Amino acid sequence: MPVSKKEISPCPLDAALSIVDGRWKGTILWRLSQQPMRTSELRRSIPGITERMLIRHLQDLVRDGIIERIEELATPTRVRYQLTAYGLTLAPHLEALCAWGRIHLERTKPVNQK
Amino acid sequence: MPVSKKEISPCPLDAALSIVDGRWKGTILWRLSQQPMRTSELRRSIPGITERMLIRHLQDLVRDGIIERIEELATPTRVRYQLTAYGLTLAPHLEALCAWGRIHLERTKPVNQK
DNA sequence: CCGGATCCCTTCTGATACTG
DNA sequence: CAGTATCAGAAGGGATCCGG
Repeated sequence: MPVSKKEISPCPLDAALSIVDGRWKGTILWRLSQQPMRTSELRRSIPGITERMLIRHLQDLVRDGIIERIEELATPTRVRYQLTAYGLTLAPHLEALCAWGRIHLERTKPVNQK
Repeated sequence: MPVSKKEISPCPLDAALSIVDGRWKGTILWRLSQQPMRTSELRRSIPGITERMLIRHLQDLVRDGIIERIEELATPTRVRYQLTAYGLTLAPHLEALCAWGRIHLERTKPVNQK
């Protein structure tokens, strides 16, 4: 039987990484860690993402307990997504990685284009 | 043109995550952050990994400057992999994520099996 | 506005055999 | 032991149309 998908590894690092595994999850969490946002706001703030992937990733994160879906009663359905208390325990680590990533981008981009 | 692969996102978090993107990279870095290891040692210490993926991921990490390949002169080729100085700047963050992952595993496993 | 359902192509991975 | 080459299957992701 193949190791289908992101099966739980004995390595806790993989367990953590599996949470943010997905083309846009990093960006989504980045946004949501700054402030709660509505679905359409998220979509607009992430150029290039398709509706399909946005929803899919949001559902994954909800399932994993990192974010929660708040349905505001209104004429056209309005939904807000925000970090859960649990998600807030993860956020600082992502923020640290984010800071490292900034340095990494500096380090790799100097090959300057244009 | 599709957003092929892990194209650099404006989001630095994604930039960092792209480094550890790959089925076994988390585990590999986990091992190597504990101690330098030879290729065959790594393979043996990671059940389920294929030679192909091990080499592939190692090469990715070398290319990204996270680990380095040290060739020890010997009869049968002996190679050792270890974190670079740059890789050491990333390690602490991965370790933090790892700690979080441990908690996460505790949180999700209680569904107990067996 | 929010989300589901298809179709399809690309990439990732696993299995295996082979070279130095 | 370290690494390459090829093949095939599985998963991820994009485009698009449909419905509440």
